[in-house]
Order: sequence, then structure tokens, then C-alpha cells
Amino acid sequence: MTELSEATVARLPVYLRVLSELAASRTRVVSSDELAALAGVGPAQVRRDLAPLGPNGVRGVGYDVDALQRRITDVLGLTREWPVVIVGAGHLGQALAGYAAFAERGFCIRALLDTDPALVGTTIAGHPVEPADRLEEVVAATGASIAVIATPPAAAQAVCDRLVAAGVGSILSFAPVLLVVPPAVDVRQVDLSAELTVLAFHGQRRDALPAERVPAERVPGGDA
Amino acid sequence: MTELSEATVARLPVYLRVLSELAASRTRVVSSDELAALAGVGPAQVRRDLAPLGPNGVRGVGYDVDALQRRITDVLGLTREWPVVIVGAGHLGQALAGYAAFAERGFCIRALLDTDPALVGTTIAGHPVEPADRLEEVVAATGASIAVIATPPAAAQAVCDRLVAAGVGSILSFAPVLLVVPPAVDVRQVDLSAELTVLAFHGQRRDALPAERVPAERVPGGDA
DNA sequence: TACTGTGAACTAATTCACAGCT
DNA sequence: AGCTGTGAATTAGTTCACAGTA
Repeated sequence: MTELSEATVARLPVYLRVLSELAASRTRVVSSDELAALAGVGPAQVRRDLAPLGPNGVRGVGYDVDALQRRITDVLGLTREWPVVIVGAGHLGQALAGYAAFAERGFCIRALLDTDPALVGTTIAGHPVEPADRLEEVVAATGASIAVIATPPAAAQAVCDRLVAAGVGSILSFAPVLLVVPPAVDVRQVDLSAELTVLAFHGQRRDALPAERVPAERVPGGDA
Repeated sequence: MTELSEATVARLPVYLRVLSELAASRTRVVSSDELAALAGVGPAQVRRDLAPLGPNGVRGVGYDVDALQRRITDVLGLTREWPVVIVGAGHLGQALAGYAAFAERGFCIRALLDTDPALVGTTIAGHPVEPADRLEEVVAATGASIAVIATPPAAAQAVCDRLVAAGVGSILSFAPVLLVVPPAVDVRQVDLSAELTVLAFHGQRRDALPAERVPAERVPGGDA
């Protein structure tokens, strides 16, 4: 395995999902054309992405669904379980705590933290909400190296600092603020307002050109 | 305005947020260096992104905060209100329905739909949950051109088809499935499992190199 | 002096097109 | 015949470095 581009890494989870579906429907072999169609990318893209993972395909035949599924699972680090701590038990934190797709991939929610006394002590999706004071001990006790920040923006940086100090190396943040972290820490941000804003931008353009040529838009899947 | 790259469009909402913060703190002028630091990108990137929006800066001085804020708001299409319909009133749909940051940007949640009879008729964040049967009439009545899909994956494509048929042109989906849409429809997908998976991939690599060089990781902000 | 705007260089990512294998 | 894997070409995105200007 030479070296995977960031763009490839972002697509591997998509291929993995498609392969699970294929495996569930007893499909044994899949071609780059088929896989591409199911994943919403081009066939050349699929081959480029998969080639560096080792020889996975058979020329003239295609890819073995099970073998490829195992290979990607392995490359992505999904052979182990990843304990996850969620900070912020508001609506979003609650939604994430109950999100079934996480567990299927080996992401086990191990704790839900919040500062709100009205929430602390309650149980959400089977997880007792702990007081945020205990962040450090909860991280230590669960061994979590991944944390999700679902707090109000104003609290995010402080929470982030404490998570990093407690040893968390990977953070998924839903707070629309820049998180400053040491270089070894990996932060991904999901900005829901920004997503809608990009849609608004395109929508506005579409409205402006009544029945004209619509700018480059790949289908299926749009420009997700 | 020549033509904005997709990458630039994705960053404009970030600049807009930073500018709002600056405006709130009575800052009148900002340089590309400062804006870059606050947005977590490079200064050259900021200038490249802003230059095509017209002459916004003054050489030797910087950018006028208010004027730039207005300009970006205008370019992104945020001068009008965007009615939004959310399909799926589970935890995630509820979280989105109550998400304050949407309203601040002019995204007004106008309806929440669900098939679950236990949810229909209840009120969430001030929005009555409507039966999903009424999708078409709700889209028509609200004039929504943006919709959010927060349903289980199995229902997403059918919902998507109905939304498109009802005239929705922009869709934000949280369902981890490929949505097939006509070319004129814009789809953005947020795949939460995939986000965690990318973190797991990097985390695994970090663990593998105990005290070694960590691969390219920009700070602040990590590789969000 | 201190900043923006931009040509030019560079790097990353995608797509083409075909050689090579089964 | 039908597929993968990959060099080569292309396109998109970023960064540099500096000319231009208030």
C-alpha cells in the first residue's frame, strides 16, 4: 500500500457500505463499473482508489466482494472497536448517542457528558448522562481516543482543550468555531449551516437561469 | 465575479461567520492575515477566495468588515429567507428542527414530516409534526426549495423522489445511501459514520507510529 | 509602510486510454 | 472477451512571490 490520498480515504467508507449491501444480497463479485455506479463515482476513480490497497481485483473478472470488504475494513482500522465519548447531550448529542450506524462500524458510545444539571443523571439511548466535570476521568476510564463535540460553540474550545489534555487524539466537532489543537490531533468539523448555505448558493444560481444550462452537476448523487 | 470554485464556495460560509464575530466586536477592518488565522486557512487562500467577488479590499489597509460581510451574504444568496422542510422527525430531525444557527442564516424550518403516528401531531421546537403523506402539499404550501432528509436509509430514495417531483431543487441528506436525482437537483450528503471512520483511519496510523513523525496535519483546525 | 490582487509555480485529484492478465 | 491496474494527460486547488496602490 503506497500511500492513500485524503480524497481516497474519504471514499473508502462509501465503498465499504456498498460492499456490505452486496454481501448481504449474496453477490460474490463486483466490477469497478458496478461498484462505481452504486457508490456514485466514476469507474476509473474506483480502480485508482482500490489499486493502492494491494492486488484486490482479478483482471477480466472483478473484485471479490468479501475479500475487498475485509481489506477495506482492515485498512480503515475498523477491525477493532473504537470507544467514543460524546460531549454535549442536547438534541444533537442525543441523536448521535442513539445513532445505530455508529455501532455497526465498531464505534461504541461509551459516555455522554453535559453540564446541564437537568440532563445529568438521566439516561439517553441506554447511556447515563455524566457531569462534564468528570470529562478527564471518563476519557481515562473508557480509553476513548475519539470524541464528539456537540456543545454550544462558546464551550467548544474549552472542551476541546480538556479532551486533548486527557489524551483524545481525534475529534469530530459540530460546533461552528475554529478549534485550535496541537498538530498531532486530528479534527474534523461538520458545519450544518455551511452545508445549507452551499445549497442556497447553488439554488440561487439555478433560480437565476430560468430554463438554461445548469452548471456542472454530476448525477447520480449530485455534488455531495 | 468571474466564477467561484466549489472549494471557495465551501469556505465563504466560514468567512461569513468570522466576519459576524468581528462585526459583533466592533472591528471595522480586517486583513487577510487576520481573517485567515480566524478561519483556519492561509492568507493567500483568503485573498484568492475573496478577489473574484469584486474589489473588496483596500491595499495597505485590509477589508472592511461590514462591506465584506454584505458582499458574501449577497453572493451566497443569503439576502432572502430560505424555507426548509425536514423529512424525518427522529432524534436527528428533532435536533435539526431546533438548531438555532439555521434561523440566523435565514434558513427557516417550515415543516417537519414523519410517518410515525406516535410523532405526528406532536410539536417539536415549535413545529407540529405533519404526516409524511402530506409531503407534496407541504412543499407546495411552504414554497420550500430546500429539504433535509433525516429518515432511515431505506426510506431516503422514495422521499427524495417525492421531494424532487414536488419541486425541491436542493437536498441535504443524512441517510448513508446514494440518492439518484435528475441533473438539475443538488444533493449534499453528510455521512456521520464516514466522518468517524476517517478519524479512525488517522487514529490507527497515529497509534502505529508511536513517537514518530505524524503525517501532514494542518493546525489550527486539523484537516476538517 | 502595509496591505491587496494576481501571474506563475506547484501540488492534489480526476479522467483518459490502453497494456496486461485470466 | 472482459476486466484490472497504471502511465500519461487533464483539471482543480493551493501556495508563492511580487507588482501595484493607498
